[in-house]
Amino acid sequence: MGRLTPREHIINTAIELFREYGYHATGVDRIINEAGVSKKTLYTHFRSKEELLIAALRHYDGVFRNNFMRKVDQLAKSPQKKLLVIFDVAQDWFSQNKFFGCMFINIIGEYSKKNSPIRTICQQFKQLMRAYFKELCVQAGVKEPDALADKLALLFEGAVVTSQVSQKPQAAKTAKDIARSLIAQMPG
Amino acid sequence: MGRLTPREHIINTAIELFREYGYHATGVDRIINEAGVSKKTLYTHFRSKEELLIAALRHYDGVFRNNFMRKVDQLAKSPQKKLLVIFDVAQDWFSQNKFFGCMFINIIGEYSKKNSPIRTICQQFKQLMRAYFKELCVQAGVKEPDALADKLALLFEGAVVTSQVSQKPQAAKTAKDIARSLIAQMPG
DNA sequence: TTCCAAGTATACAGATCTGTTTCTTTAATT
DNA sequence: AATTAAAGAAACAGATCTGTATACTTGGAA
Repeated sequence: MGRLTPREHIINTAIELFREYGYHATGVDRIINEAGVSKKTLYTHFRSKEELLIAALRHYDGVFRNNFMRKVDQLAKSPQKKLLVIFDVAQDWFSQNKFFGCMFINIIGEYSKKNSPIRTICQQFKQLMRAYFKELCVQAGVKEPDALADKLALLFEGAVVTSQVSQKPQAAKTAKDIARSLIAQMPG
Repeated sequence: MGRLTPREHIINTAIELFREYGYHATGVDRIINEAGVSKKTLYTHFRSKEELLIAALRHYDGVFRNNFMRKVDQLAKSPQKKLLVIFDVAQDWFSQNKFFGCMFINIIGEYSKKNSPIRTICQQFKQLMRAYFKELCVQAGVKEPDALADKLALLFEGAVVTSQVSQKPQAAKTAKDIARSLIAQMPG
């Protein structure tokens, strides 16, 4: 793979800033300064700041989930173990010095408007994470994969937010303990 | 109780707007228009917009927790039942037409700076909710109240965020199911 | 070498933001 | 009724925001 295109470079910088400071508090001037790019370049690649946000969210959606699934695969081989390992991967994430919670949750907190494309992207991200959890459930032979996927997704959200607010990555462990209880208690 | 003081009135308006649109997207002009108050009045009662946010967070903290605890008391008499009823109260909250998630979570998403007073207030709110859950655990005679309080608090966060993003209040029911499992599985 | 596309640098427009100031009006108290 | 504290109205200052326009530079391909 060669160098990043200007478009990708701007998107990466925007992701970094939006994650740390949010959307409204991050000015276009700061993005172009941090990216080392002229304002004209930004506006030839993106019609507006909001479209840059949309592109950033879409890109981050793919990057995050790919990374996440890859790490899960590295840490666990059997589907059964993967169901719990997702919380170990989460804990690694929470432990990064630049952890600011889930970008999609933070952005949706700034965009309450019901039918905005931004909301939709954030919702889709969560749906795709849940779909991934369900797939793991199916592969693990869980009787009611939808029910467990809902619970795992909720535990995951709870761990993210708890860790973000309390600044304690071990919230992931709490979620993992709960998940273990649920799985142990399952019929079959 | 008489009329609201201007200060209280401004705070209430600010809470309403900050909850729906967040902090940075809400201008001072909008706050004074919505409150029907002059700009001078706002700035005689609050040194800055940020200090208004702090006052709003502090006020909402008390109002929210009082309301929450009162509703729990209304819906359940025994401490054991209260441990599950918290999720029924949560579901009522999620079902309001003007539900925009937890204000403290949303605001913290806009204020990543580690030692800001705003972060502290949001953290304290979460700590106080957890302390309330622990108190319920103690009253219910739970063996390890701290452990269960951590789990209930995490489930609560997960329900809030899941409901906010998916727009489905029934996330509260998912959290309640998990809590029921945990309690049923407890020793003693 | 010439040409052209793409980027940089920078100034600018117009809107909006926070916060101040001035002047007027209202309402309660003495 | 006279006084005074507080609020309203509105202009203003200065900064910052998004987005555009202009002029200059550079690097690669014909």
